[in-house]
Amino acid sequence: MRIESIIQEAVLEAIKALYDAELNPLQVQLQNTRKDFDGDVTLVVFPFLRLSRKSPEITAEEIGNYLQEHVDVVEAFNVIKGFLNLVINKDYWLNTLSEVYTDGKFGTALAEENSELVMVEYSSPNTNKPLHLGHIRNNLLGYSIAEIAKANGKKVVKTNIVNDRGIHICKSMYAWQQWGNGKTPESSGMKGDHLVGEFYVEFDKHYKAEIAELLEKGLSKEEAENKAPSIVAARELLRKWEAKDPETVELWKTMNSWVYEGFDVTYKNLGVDFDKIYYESETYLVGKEEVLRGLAEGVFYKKEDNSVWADLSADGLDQKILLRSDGTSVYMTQDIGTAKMRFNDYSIDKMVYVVGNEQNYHFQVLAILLDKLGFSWGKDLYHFSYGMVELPSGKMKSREGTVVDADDLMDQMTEVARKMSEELGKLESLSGEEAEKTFRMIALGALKYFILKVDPRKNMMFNPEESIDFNGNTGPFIQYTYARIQSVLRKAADKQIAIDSKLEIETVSEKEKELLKRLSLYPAVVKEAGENYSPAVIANYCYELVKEFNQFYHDHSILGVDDPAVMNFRLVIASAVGKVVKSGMNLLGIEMPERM
RNA sequence: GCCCCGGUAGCUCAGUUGGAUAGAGCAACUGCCUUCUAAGCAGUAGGUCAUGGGUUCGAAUCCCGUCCGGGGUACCA
Repeated sequence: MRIESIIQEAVLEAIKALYDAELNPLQVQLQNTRKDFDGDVTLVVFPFLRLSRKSPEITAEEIGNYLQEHVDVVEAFNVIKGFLNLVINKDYWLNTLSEVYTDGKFGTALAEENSELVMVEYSSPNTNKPLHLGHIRNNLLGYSIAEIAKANGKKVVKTNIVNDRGIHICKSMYAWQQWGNGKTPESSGMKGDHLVGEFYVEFDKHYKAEIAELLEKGLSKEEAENKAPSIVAARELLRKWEAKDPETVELWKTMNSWVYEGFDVTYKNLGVDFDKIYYESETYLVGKEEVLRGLAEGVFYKKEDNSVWADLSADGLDQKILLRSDGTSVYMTQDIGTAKMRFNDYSIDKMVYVVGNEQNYHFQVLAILLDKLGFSWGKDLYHFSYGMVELPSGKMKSREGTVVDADDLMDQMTEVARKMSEELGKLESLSGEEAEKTFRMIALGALKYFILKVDPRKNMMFNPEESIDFNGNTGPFIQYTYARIQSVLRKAADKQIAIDSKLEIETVSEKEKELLKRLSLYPAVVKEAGENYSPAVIANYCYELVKEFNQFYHDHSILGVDDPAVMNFRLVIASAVGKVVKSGMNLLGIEMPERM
């Protein structure tokens, strides 16, 4: 049982016994005792003054006496102003450590038959260009919150909605037809998604030139944008596609297949995966049907130009378009269709959409629309809204090529990891293949940790130069400490030193107790991360834990201790720290190397 | 205009349901490799928590105003 729960219960008892009052458990405010005071857990007594009608000091004294007398684990206490510092006895901390060491799944739960089913949608790429840094944040967050949900005992389905149709892909198709000369991934040696992305940029270049030309001829900006030959041709392709023109559909299939091959490589390198993939080309018609049903049922209305709308003014929002005047579907239409298909396929209890915060309004509307269409789960959808990734040079614009490409970034970071390792003379004992794997692990650890350690809701700054940092509060620092722990454990095994979970030790130093306290916090951290959908909570916890261990590690020798009980105790700490950190980093999708 | 989010050290970020003297890392400066991995450790310096008010025993945290930044805002996704 966690110390907070024990004390909380006891305080409720104490208040009843001393002041004959019933208390809401939430009024019991406990916190870690500050390092400069004696004690482990601190109770704030200010809220009780009304009940005791005594000074803070006397109230704290009375409660302290009661707790010391009635609670086994409370060994002593002291009072400073309105703060009651409780000293918890050694046995409690040793028992906790044993538990961490023995319990292979400490802090994480397994899904059971009746567990809640959570579906997490993330990634959701367009098929006209490769993945970039913004997608990386999305993918890492999506993967991580899915893993965290699992660790909290939820059943999880990871899903991806691929936006495989629409004007954007037609632009790439048109450019390929015009200027591609039959180029393929095989003939060019390019990754499929990069090749298609190149044509998307190519399209935009021509399109812009055409607009400029038309503007010179005296057309208005709007006219020019609508009458440029390229865009007209792309629209024609979209029309043909919707009319199922065989040649167009064939080209669409071919180019999309190139992109998927490329995406598969990127996903694999990034270490993310999906249980079920939906394609917009298969869901948008379902969405259209639903909108028409809503129209027939009078939930939506039609304007004179035949466009279909929802009136959300009763919900404090505006009018929202659902079908264009030409009958084609918009973004919202397909999301309605996808949602319907998903809830038909799975018995979903909670739907989580990992999508950037520029779409907050979209998901607010989607929830209301689904509700209006009679889907009971509509109101409960959760939009996991994360902030944008900014660069020192400003914003990323895919059309202008000012993006940080996902594949390039991973490769570059691997290069830096390799160079750094060589300079430091690390990993020389490993084979080329093993070393290569480790470089990749370190590079991705750095990238993932850098992105996941910040609060997902906030915009974050990504400086490519500074982010490739392997010192300080970084993934590699945590991996490094882990590798050293494994090294110590290997050496212990070599020396035939057995590790015993039974701890018989006279005294526990302050530093060691700090570590034990922090270890015992892990289950609460996993829970908090799950409730707040925040991988950052786990990242920062792991850093603190590892940092504290490092300090301990420098001040104390583990293997060079004469007293076997002390050596065993330290080995158990090292092993427990290793386990917890590995578990935590796993929830972030970060692998831990055995040596580095 | 209206709506949403943010502002903490030079930079990047933490900061527990309001609690004691606001914390890390980077960058700068100083020490420490005959001792389990120096991708490390110890130390110095760096703050009007954007700003003005309010709530109370107590505010970076809650409420209101102002300034600055980002996003959204009816036929892009």
